[in-house]
Amino acid sequence: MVSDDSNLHPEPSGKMPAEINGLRMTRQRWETYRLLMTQKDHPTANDVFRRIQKRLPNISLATVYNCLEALVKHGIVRQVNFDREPSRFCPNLAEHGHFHDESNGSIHDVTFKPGIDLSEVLDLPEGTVITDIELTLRGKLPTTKI
Amino acid sequence: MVSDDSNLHPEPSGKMPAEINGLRMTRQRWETYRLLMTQKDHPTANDVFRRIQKRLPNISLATVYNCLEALVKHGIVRQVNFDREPSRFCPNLAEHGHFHDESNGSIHDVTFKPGIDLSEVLDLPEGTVITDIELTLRGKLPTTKI
DNA sequence: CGGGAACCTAGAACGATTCCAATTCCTGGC
DNA sequence: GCCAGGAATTGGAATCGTTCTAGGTTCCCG
Repeated sequence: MVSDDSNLHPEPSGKMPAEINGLRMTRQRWETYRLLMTQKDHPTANDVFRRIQKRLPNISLATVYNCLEALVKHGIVRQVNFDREPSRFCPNLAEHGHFHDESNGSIHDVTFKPGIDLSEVLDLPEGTVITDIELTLRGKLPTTKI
Repeated sequence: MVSDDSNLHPEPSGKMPAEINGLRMTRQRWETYRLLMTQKDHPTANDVFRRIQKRLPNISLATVYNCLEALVKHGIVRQVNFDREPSRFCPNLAEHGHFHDESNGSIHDVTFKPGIDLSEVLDLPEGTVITDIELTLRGKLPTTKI
């Protein structure tokens, strides 16, 4: 039996599934998804647009925005914002933050130490419902990985 | 002797100081600062612009942006971004996050429980330098405070 | 196979922010 | 106090990521 997880993250090199997570797949959505799964460097919509043209020369920027929005809305990818910079997109759905290395502009996922529940270290009134957490760090990694 | 703190946060109802935190005060900067200190509801640049016109009818939006940028650059106020919404400004310099109440659009400061150091719960390589942390929550507060 | 809905596309529109050139304001030295 | 030079302010134009719109295409289901 196919697990929910394999439904959510089908092999991006395989055949296009009829849908992912309730979102009907189209050629454009599938290529957008594939690209994000393959190139996890947090590309912007424009990055996606430029890169995807190798496979879909006629795709429009508006479609890339539409596809990204659809994928985000269905919880297939995440949209990440740094200040007022262009939004970036990330296929890592696990709870994590983002570290912006100022020495080279690269972005890295940051996870919490095991056993840490972020909502437990915050001073919030009892009964608060958290639907989304966004954590952004800025600084320098020790020796910039090559 | 005047402490650094009183220099950093002069009484917004008092006389305009020559400078704050190394930033030379001007009428426009002072009124911008006063407004943020008085109305801590995280206004946008446009909010500041509209509200400040009661005191400075001839101020321009560009000046508001300039003043806010100067105040931010000198560490006098903080700039806070939610997704791609207009930037908001906040005079609370203590380490804190922001909770965006989706039921009414209001924004509340969120502090960490005492003794918690956020950088200690994160899984970062040894030697990482963190220059800035931004934490944004979204959800609903239990009973919306009146 | 036909009709309606969902999608895609290109280009116009939008909105927050920044840039620009011209004017005004300060400040320090006389 | 007065003047020159630099800093700030101003209004409007420009920028740029994103969204909207209108028309054409594709897909699905009967």
